[in-house]
Amino acid sequence: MRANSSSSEQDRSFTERGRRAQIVEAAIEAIVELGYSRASFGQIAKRAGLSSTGMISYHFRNKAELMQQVVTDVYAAAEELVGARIDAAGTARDQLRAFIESSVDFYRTNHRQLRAITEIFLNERGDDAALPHRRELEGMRELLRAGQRSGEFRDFDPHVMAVTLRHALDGVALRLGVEPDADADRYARELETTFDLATRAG
Amino acid sequence: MRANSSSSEQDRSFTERGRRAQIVEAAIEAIVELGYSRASFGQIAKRAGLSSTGMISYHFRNKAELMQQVVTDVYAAAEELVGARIDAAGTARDQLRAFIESSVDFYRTNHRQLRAITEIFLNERGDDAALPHRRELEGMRELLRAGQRSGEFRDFDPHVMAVTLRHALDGVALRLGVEPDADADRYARELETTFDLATRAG
Amino acid sequence: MRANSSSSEQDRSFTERGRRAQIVEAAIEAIVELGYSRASFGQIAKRAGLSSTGMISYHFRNKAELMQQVVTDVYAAAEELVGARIDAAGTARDQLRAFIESSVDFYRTNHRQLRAITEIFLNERGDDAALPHRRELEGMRELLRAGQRSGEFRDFDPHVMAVTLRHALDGVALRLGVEPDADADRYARELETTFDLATRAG
Amino acid sequence: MRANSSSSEQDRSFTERGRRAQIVEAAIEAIVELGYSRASFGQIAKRAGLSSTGMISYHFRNKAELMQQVVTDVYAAAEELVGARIDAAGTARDQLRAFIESSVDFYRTNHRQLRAITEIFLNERGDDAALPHRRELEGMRELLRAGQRSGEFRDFDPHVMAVTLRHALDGVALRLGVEPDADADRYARELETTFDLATRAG
DNA sequence: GATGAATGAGTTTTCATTCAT
DNA sequence: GATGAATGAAAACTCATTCAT
Repeated sequence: MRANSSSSEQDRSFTERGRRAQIVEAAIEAIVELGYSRASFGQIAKRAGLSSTGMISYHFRNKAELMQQVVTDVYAAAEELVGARIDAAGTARDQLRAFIESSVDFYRTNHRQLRAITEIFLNERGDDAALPHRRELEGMRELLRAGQRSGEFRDFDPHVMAVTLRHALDGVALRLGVEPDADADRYARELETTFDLATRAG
Repeated sequence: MRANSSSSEQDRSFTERGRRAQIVEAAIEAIVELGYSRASFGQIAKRAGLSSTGMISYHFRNKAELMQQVVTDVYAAAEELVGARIDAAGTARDQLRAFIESSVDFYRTNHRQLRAITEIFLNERGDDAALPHRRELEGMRELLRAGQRSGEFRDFDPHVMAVTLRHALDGVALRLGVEPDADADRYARELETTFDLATRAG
Repeated sequence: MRANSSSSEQDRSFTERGRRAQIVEAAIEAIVELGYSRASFGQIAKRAGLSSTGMISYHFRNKAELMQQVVTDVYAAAEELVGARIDAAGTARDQLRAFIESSVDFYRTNHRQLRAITEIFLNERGDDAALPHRRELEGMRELLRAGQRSGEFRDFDPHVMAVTLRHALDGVALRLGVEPDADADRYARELETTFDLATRAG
Repeated sequence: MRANSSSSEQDRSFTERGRRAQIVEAAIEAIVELGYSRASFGQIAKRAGLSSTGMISYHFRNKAELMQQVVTDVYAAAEELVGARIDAAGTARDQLRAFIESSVDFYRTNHRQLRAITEIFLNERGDDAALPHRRELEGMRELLRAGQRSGEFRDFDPHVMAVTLRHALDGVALRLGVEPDADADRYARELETTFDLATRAG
């Protein structure tokens, strides 16, 4: 019998959720240290302090479900922080600034998580994995279009700008992992200025 | 004796280089279609029209060397095109524009190659793989600094801007693979405007 | 202390026997639906409405003991029905007819049970599992020999005839599982005629 | 790269066919000695003198294909012998006799093979595995119907008789495996008499 | 009695690499 | 140069069994 037979998050017990979270964290560690293709159940189990890979299969139906959970968890944490900051901002220009600033804030302590889901996106080809990513791009396009309608932003292509911003931010997260002494604030400030100049009207 | 024992490119015969190029092309196909973690020698051999994986081991010391060759080949082709266009440009501002334009030109027909080396960079952790990437960033920083010294560019952080541009361009390449009808020119134009606005002096 | 430590059937409590019967029934279901090799404790527990395979281990020393119990239970039920019908018959010829008829009667509602023990016999190689099977063959030989002594049956080899009848009946049970609309009476009538013709004296 | 990528039997090289036959033989050994559920690739490799289970996967796409090959090989050998003997017989009665006699002849040296495919039939639930079995039953029904049309056989149900004969013969094969000193001729003679008496017209 | 978590051995399968021909 | 066969390690996943609660 396995614990992963229940499908909904609420159905899971306290300890069960704890174990899953612990395994998700270990998966992130393994991906960041070794790369997706070498992040085997064996490596993940070792980092989770589990004595056998069977324990991972006990908590997750298969490897795809574990990877999906990594993506879900990281997105949930990011949206909680970033969403609140955007909602607190007034104009579209301030919202864009808040989005960049809070994203970099998130990466400051979570660049490993970002690195992990970047690798998962590239390797897990199913549409399920890419869904939150597409939803996020959609949200960014909407924010940019709203600013264009209100006259705050110039007449750029919202899709191209959203893609550009998304990947620029990914780049920051990647850099924060590679450069140990990187100053996150510096990245935030520069990106805010850059995209403010690139988007603002006349 | 095996073909991969010679270390330098010049030492290789014409047919030897042809075979290696053919395998490199097949490796790119496999990575793009299946993802790095599923791009096995078997899949690569199939795409190269070889009936045995032994042939790959004959031409490359090991899998890492093959992946290294993919990176080297793609960078060489890109630099040939992009370098010439930059050299032909006059001011730093024109050089930046030429860099973006020629990069997107390259991606138009080579986004699969870009996708492949992106996946390789993330998975091959050795410093060797990242070397050309670091060299390219260095070149971009230099171009930006030159524009600041000449007064064409405002006083941004060259490193952050280089990283931002690099990943924005990666995003374009990725998008050209994902969106079948994507208009490369549109991406090029928008990016040129965006980074022109973001970098130019007062 | 665990329930399976007591060796004799009498020692077990009422509820204990109920639980064991419930698990035995679930094991039969699992074997019939999935085949012996895929009838895991997990599948059996699911069909028994248990949320943990531990419960099965609690009631049975090991998997072999559970399978043994399946065989024992099915044989006990079959012998109860078939034995009574044979005892009620007079001549050897009538006994043979009664044996076939009551066997098919049993299969009509219990072909799943028969299918299960057929698979268990083939997979559990220990002598214990085959014991009731050997005892039954012995009984059939005795019935046939008695008919030969009384002059009702011709001079065939009782062992071969018993084996033939036994497997012919197994075939009927298997067919009743495979053919949804099979007519058990038809099988019974044909087999009675067939073995009557095959055994009767001149 | 794997040898099993070619689908047709003719495409395979001489040595490839030899290896496959050797593995099929080892699979039969393993199933007969251990039972289907314990006949793992490890056990089969050991009996085939292979140093790793990878070799089996190299020659067969998966376990199901190996088991299918066992069934195919055994049926092909049996049909070659039995088919020739039936064709050589004249009347339906002689054909039935020839069928039984040649089947037992085949079991004399091949009861292990029969035992193996019996277990495979019970465990591999896919229709593919059962196909040759259904084809054989169909042939037997046709033989019996022809005898009824010609007036040689009485008016029994051909389907029930075919099933009975098929399982009676399976029983012989099983017995020849269990009883080391069993006399195959005795089984053949008794079965011929039994089914002759059971089928012949008034 | 019952549950869920844990364990460790065992399963099939994939893979890079080597080597004889 | 090229092929196919072989090897052995490692992969994901399953399972019977044990045990604390």
